[in-house]
Formats: sequence, structure tokens, C-alpha cells
Amino acid sequence: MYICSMYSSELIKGTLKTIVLNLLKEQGRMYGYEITQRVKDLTNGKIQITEGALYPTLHSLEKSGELETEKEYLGKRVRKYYTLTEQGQTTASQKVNELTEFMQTMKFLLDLDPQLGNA
Amino acid sequence: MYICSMYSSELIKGTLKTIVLNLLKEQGRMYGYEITQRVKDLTNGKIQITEGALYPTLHSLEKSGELETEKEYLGKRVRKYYTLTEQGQTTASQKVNELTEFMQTMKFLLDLDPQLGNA
DNA sequence: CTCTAATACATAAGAAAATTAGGTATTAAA
DNA sequence: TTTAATACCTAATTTTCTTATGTATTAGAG
Repeated sequence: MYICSMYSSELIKGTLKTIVLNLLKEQGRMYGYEITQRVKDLTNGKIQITEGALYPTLHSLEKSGELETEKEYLGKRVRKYYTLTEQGQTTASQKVNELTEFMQTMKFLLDLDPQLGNA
Repeated sequence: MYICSMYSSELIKGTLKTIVLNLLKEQGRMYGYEITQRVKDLTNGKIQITEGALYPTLHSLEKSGELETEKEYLGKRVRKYYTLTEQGQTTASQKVNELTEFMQTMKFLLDLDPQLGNA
């Protein structure tokens, strides 16, 4: 599953593209399987991207012009490396900003940050 | 739409139950339409719950035992007030905790909080 | 007085996104 | 030699939300 043990999965839908775009922005160049492992490591297993969710997302981002690919061979095994296009860089920033703003709004709405200015 | 102007809607799926349960926990007793207005007001219109999303969610939460209802009449107009059951109180807390933890994980993952201990 | 906007409930068809479950194939390790 | 890990992929189903309706009451504008 896209999210497993730590979070009830319905909480988190819709963040996958943002995660992928942001990782590629920071790392430069990654292949699919690497993305799943990186996210798992970075979050101590709390967020686990499934391949059934990831690959369609990568294909969709490529189709819409955010990502480019190049294949690489290690012996006979294939890797498809993804990099951000210029458009993808812009989208990545926008998505991260949107998610950041949204999380702040949610924090306020859930009264987790009651005064909006707790030092 | 559930989310309109400010956020691309795909970012935010799966938070509706948490929002509803948390509001009812804080406010005690609310009716559907009131919830949509409260959320809109609290978020300055950034998050707008549609009735097409809200009512099915309320019915589902009632069916699963998180919410109880009582009808009230103002003249001929009906209001259905929702309150948390004991189970609902527990669920509300859990959902808020989950979302809080998730948002922290996301913040870290998106490198928005690079050192994990910025004062 | 009449029409519109707001209040207040509801459902149904469709779209979007993930889950679940499968498939192929290579390589490293037990 | 068999299993686990690496590495790609797709299809059926489910969940959740959007969009579009529908009904009805009440307040306010003209």
C-alpha cells in the first residue's frame, strides 16, 4: 500500500506527486525503485510508496511534461532514470508551496496552533 | 467543490473525516450546513467543504458509530445535529494525532524542516 | 408582493487516485 | 538451488471527492 503501518491510508492521498517532484528536485536524478526506497528510509518506514501507485504517477508526470527519462543498463537489468524538466521544476516548487500552505491551514483548523503565533 | 480556489484539490483528499470529527469535538454539537460554513470562515475560504462530500461522510460516520444525530425544527425547516459518541471522541483524537504526525513526517520529507530541531 | 439568495437537507453519475494483486525478469545471497 | 532483493509494469477494484441535481423553507431586495 501507498501508506502502511503508521498512518491510516485515507489521510494522505494526493501527496504522491508532490513527494516525487520534490525528491527529484533535491536529488537531481532518480529511478522508480530508488524513490520508493528513499522515501521509506527518510521516513523510517512511515511512508511507503507502492509500485502500483508510483509507476502510473511517473508515467503521468512524464506525459504531462514534468519529467524526462533515460534508460540505463546494468548488465541486463534496466533502470529508467527520471529528471525534472524546466516545467517540472516550476511545478515542483508550486506543489511544495501549496502543500505547505495547506498544512498550515490544517494546523490552524485543527487548533494545533491556537494563537497562530506561539513562539 | 470540497477544496476550491487556494489549493489544487488533489492535495487534500482524506482529511474530511478528521476535520469533521475535530470540529465536533471542539464545538460539541453541529449540523451539516454549519460545518461547511465554520470551515469556510475559519480558513478564510481556503477550504470549502461541499455538501456532496460532507453529507455522505456524516452518514458514514453515523453508520460506523462515531456520531449520533437528533433532529430539530425551526418552524418547518429541519436541522440534523450531530454529536460525537464515546467511540467518536476516541476516533477524533486518533485521527488528529495521525494527521499531526503525518504532517511532521511530510515536512521533514519535503526538507522544510531540515535539521529537525530549528529553534 | 415577488423573485432571488441563503439556509438545509439529500442522492447519483462520473472522475481521480490509491490499493490490491498480479505479471516478467535479473542479480545477490543463503 | 531457492529465496529475497532489485527493477520494471498493468489491470481490476475500491475509496473518496466532484459535479450536478433535486426538494423545500426562510429572509431580504426591489
